[in-house]
Formats: sequence, structure tokens, C-alpha cells
Amino acid sequence: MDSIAAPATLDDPLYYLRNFETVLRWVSECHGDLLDAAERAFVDGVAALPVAPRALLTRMVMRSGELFRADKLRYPEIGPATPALTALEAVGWVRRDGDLALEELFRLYTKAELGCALAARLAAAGLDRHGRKADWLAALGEPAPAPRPLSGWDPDGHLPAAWRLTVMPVCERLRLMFFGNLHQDWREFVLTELGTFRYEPVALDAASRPYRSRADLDAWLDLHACRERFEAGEPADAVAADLPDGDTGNPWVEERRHKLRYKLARQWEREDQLERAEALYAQCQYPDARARRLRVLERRGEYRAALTLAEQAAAAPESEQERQQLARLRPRLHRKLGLPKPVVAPPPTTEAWTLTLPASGFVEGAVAAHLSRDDGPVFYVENTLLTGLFGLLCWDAVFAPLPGAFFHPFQSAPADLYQPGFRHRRRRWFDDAFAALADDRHRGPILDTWRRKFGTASPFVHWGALSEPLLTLALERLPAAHLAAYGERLLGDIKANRAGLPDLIQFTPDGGYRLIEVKGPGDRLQDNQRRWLAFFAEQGIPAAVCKVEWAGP
DNA sequence: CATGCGGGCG
DNA sequence: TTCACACCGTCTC
DNA sequence: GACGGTGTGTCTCGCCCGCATGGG
Ligand SMILES: [Mn+2]
Ligand SMILES: [Mn+2]
Repeated sequence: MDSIAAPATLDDPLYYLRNFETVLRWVSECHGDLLDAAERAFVDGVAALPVAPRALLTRMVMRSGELFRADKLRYPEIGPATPALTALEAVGWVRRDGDLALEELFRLYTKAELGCALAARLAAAGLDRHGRKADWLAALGEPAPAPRPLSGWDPDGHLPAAWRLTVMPVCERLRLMFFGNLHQDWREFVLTELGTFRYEPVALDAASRPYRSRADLDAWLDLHACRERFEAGEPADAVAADLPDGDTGNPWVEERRHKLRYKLARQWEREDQLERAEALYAQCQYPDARARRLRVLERRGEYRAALTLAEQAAAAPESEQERQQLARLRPRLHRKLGLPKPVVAPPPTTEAWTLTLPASGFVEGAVAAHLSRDDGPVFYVENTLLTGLFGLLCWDAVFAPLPGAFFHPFQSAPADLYQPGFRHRRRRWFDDAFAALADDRHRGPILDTWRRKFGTASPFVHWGALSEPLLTLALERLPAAHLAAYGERLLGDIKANRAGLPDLIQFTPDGGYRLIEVKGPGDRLQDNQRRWLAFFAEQGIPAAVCKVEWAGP
């Protein structure tokens, strides 16, 4: 199956067309039932086109935007653009300029060209050719002129022709079907072929695909459109009105839906629309939504309602983070309501000390340099070391070929990495990994994986930060039991616990090690850093906080 | 004309 | 374009 | 001390070219 989607060789001048055809074939074979009639007609129609228009279409799809100047579509391997464009126009996949907005006109043409074509308008606006292009656009855009065909902007025909691609929406949908997301694009094929990206080869089965139904895809695309509008600055009210509120049962779709709800509610909070924010949080399952809802109730002075919800939450906290937030919130609510102080177990204490150092830009580096000795080196590792050791030890678990986890050859992680059953579904592999730790025979396999897989994309291993000397030293010094404790906590909540680890690791001259979180003046521990430090204290894993003051002048 | 930026490309 | 972190201003006890 | 908002770097390569900009 993976051979079907392998990138084409770059020796072929039409390699990009081969790759596009690979995706079309793949979609047609594995996702044919998700296509509607028009999409099916497009996929079949591409195959029926002569090679020149087919290749030009592919070039346009893979470039950015939907608008192109004919004179910028020059490809030696395709030949003249005009006949190819004519063929594409005949099937309706491109059309001549159509209505061009002023911004589009300015994006297509250079300042010099616009100076000619728009000479009259510019003169009327009192602009000469010495101003800046952005100022021209601002001046001519006030009041906003109606979009019009190129001839409407440029009656004398100074400007070269523009063409508009009309099939971008269907191509985006195909991209989504293939990749399961829209942040990967067609360049994956080339960069993989070049060796710039390396992905772990995982056997794919025909049933593996991200979307089961057309409804899943439609919902995903709708949500994506809503999110883009929101991020473009459209008011939360308008976006919320269009936000579909169904439930597809597809975890990836639903996660996006709840995340967008969370962001909209957050925006309403900022606008002091607390009632609406609270109502939206109430139907939002994104992590932290319940904590935000509590905060909103508190801000509205609804202490009684807040306390009721807080007690519900405390009875079944959704995460350690929520437990931590509740431990701060409940005393506040009790005070407001005149209730006795609740008993809250204080977190275990972590050793802390203060260093006074000559001023320098990079606090972590300054502390590392100050503490480092020949027989006691210090590395700036933050999340990369422990997470990397875990990723190396559990490589086979992470890339286990479970149904539905991998559906194309360019995945750096299984699709269900953050889903609740992730660990359980791979317990066979994880049990092996933890057994290796229990028997203290993890070092060989970790080092071996480091050598074999170096450079291959992994959700846990950041190769640039994990040199062999660091790795060997860490393996020598870190007890297996510490690694096991770390791994268990990470697996308990991968998303929340993959960050927040201390800045430095110090390999002490006595043959041990110590993790050090550096805090410059005005910087304080983040919640996730506190949780890790509390855990390390419980587990007897050596960790400390180093506060830094800059030496006075 | 030097410089910086961003798109296109393999 | 997302995310983790640093930094800073505020409010409160 | 708690909280929230904002800014920053780094995400995915390295190279080339066209373009905009501003100073000489
Ligand atoms: Mn840090
Ligand atoms: Mn720090």
C-alpha cells in the first residue's frame, strides 16, 4: 500500500504531476465513496486531460493563491501556457480574471505596472510615483472600490492577462482526505524524496483513513472555515452563529469543534460578555473549559454556583491541571462565602537557591556556564532530553501499525497520539518497553534506536537537541526507575505533560545528576513546571530551582 | 545600488 | 500557523 | 501571590530570483 503513495523520482521533469496523480488515485481508490458527483468528475477529468494542461493545472494548484498572471506561468517542461490555459478554460477549471478586488490587483502586478495602468486614478488621488505601494493601496481603497474585471481597472490594456483557478476548493478537500489535515501540503512528496524529511515507514492497511464519512469531512471543512474567519478578526458573535453544533462522533472533528468553542468563549470573556462565555464553556469539552467556566462564575460573583461546580469538579478532576487550579480556586470561594478554609494539601517543596551573575542575555546559558565543570557538565535540555529518551525507548510502540493510526506515508506520529486510549491500544509494546526498564536492559535498545533512526521524524525525539555524548551520559546517570516514573506520567496525559520540564540537567561530579529550572528576575514557575517539580519531589528525582539575580553595575 | 523579504522551486 | 515560554501590569490579601 | 494579556522564537530545507524600498 505504501508503495502506491511513494513520491516520484525528481529525475522526471513532471515529478510534481506524478505526485498529484498519486494523490488522486489514492483518494479515488480509498475514499471514492466520500466524493460527490462534481468531485468525482474532477478526479476523472484530470486523468482525461492532455499532459500539458494537466501539468499546468498541477503547478497552479501547488502554488499559493488562486490568481496567476499568464506571463508568470512559464514552465519549460510544459511549453507555452496559453494553449494549456485554453484547454483548462474549456473544462471550466480556470477562467480569465473575473472580478478583481483592488488588493488582488496590487498583489498581482508590480508598482511600476500599476503606476502606468492606474495613472489617472493615482493622479486623482494626488499620488505621484515616489510614494510607497502600500500607501497607494490604502489611498485608492478609500472608499473601497467595487471589484471588476481587469479591463475595468486597466482599459488601455497595459497589464498582462490574469487567470483564476476555480478548482481550489475541491483540491483542498482532496488534500484534506489524503493528509487528514490541512497543514501538510504537496511539498511533503518532494522534501521526502530529497531526504530533507524522513518519516518512519509504517505498513498501512486499506481500511486506514482519517474520515469515515462525507459528513465528517464537511464538518471538518466548516470548522476550518469558521476558525479562519475568527483568526482573521471577524467578531466572535458572527462566527459562533455559523458554528455547526452537531456531533459527528469523529474524535478529530469533535476536538476541533470544542477547541473553537473554547476560543470563542475566551474571546467573549475578554469582551466581558460573561454570560455567553459561560454558556459556551458549559457545552465545551476542551481541556480547561470547566476551569474557565469556574473562573467566569467567580468573576460574575456567582460564588455559590461556582462552589457547587468546583465541588463536582474536585470529585472527578479531568486532569492534574484542573486539580491544581481547583486547589487555588476553592479557598477563594470559601472566603467569599464565609465558609471555613478547605484543607488543601500543600505541594511538596523543591530545593531552591539564588545565584548572582553578571548580566547576560540568556539566563539558562549563563547558569549552565556558571555551574558547568569538566567533571560535572551541564546541558540546556528543557523538554528534549527526557521526552527524547522516552521516544527512543518506545519507538516501536509509537509507530506500531494499528488500524487507523497511520494512513499516509508522511506522518510523524500516529493519528491517535492524544486520544484517550492511546496507551491501552499499544499496551503490548509499552509493556515491553517498561519491562526493559524494570530489568535495567533499556540502554542498549535506546542507543541502538538513536543510531538507526537518527533524523526520522518522531513526536518525542528532537534530534538536533540529542547529541550522542549527551545521550550516553544521560543513560549512564539516570536510573531506570526514574525513566519509568517519567514515562508513566507522560503517558498519563501526553498533551499536558510533554512540556514543563526543567531547563538544565547537571551531571554532578559524584556520579549522579540533577534537573534545574532556571528563573530569571521577574520570571516565575508555570503551572506545568510546578506539577513536574511536585512529581519529582514525590518520586525522589533530584530537581531544584535556581533563581538568578543580575549583579549590579 | 545595496538590502531585505517572500514566493517558487527541487 | 501553533505552541511553549518569558515578561509585564493589575489586583488582592 | 494570583491572574491575564502580550510578545517572541520556532516550527520545514536551502537556494534563487523578483520586487519594494530607501539612500547615494
Ligand atoms: Mn525554560
Ligand atoms: Mn526557566
